[in-house]
Amino acid sequence: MPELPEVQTIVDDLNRADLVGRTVIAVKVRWAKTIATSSPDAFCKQVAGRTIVSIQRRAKLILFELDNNWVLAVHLRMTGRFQLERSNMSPTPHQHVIIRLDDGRSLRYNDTRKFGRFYLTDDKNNLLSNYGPEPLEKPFTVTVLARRLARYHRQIKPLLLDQRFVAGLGNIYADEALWTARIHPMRRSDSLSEKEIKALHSAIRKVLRQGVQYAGTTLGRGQSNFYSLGGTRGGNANHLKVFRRTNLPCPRCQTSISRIIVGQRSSHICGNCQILNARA
DNA sequence: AAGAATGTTACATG
DNA sequence: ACATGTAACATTCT
Repeated sequence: MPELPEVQTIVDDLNRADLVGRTVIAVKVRWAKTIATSSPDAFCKQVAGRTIVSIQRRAKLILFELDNNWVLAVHLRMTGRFQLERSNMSPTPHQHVIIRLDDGRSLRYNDTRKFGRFYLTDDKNNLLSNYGPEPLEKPFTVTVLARRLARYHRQIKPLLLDQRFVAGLGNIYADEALWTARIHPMRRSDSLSEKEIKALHSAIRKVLRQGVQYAGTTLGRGQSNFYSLGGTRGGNANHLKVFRRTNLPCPRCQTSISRIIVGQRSSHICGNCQILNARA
């Protein structure tokens, strides 16, 4: 659920909440598997006493830089959320990690499905080495995208979801980008024309920027939806063109949007705008 | 009301 | 190299 725009929204909210400069008083881990890099005990001891120096995003990771040059990286996977509450509040059932701060507040990690992971490392480069380019940053040019696409003979949608290829896209924004660029999700990456590559490059950036602009996509009312710090909902759902809009009209040509499976994942397409030609 | 589906990713298997 | 299957888990949808 949280893709680049959602993670960016959370990072922005964490920064607005004045967390940089706070010192950690104590840490409590209530679901051991959340801590991927060590035992919960070791993790708590290593983080206690540290001050947060910066909070940034890379790919779908939230990076808390600590004052000893270690980094706490958090991947929210499907249902991870951060909450900020007064330290005297008792933990709610899905709060798996509680980070008590020096100002009476606690940063709490909430994750109903428990897929999210914390990575504590002093080797940031190694942690990030397998991620592809940041799609909203300068080095991600049309040429770079074209070169990378030509390296593979894979279906374009699973490739876009592969974080080694490009960082930050998930199912929502991949579907939106492919619709915007009028490319069928099963097209082979090395079959795209120059024109299609340009369209895809611009579409990826457009849908992600729009996602950030509207503070992420929140689709329903349920627990397992995207909420930023403080339970804020994202406003991008109203601006989606195809995702979860099966049987509704394509905003471009009014054809009914269909849902197909590509690489085991649901894909939403306009069968008129996104054609799979014989050469693909 | 049981069974299927769910926005992510790592790993295992052809 | 690539596609496919499975598992991690809880909630929501059908």
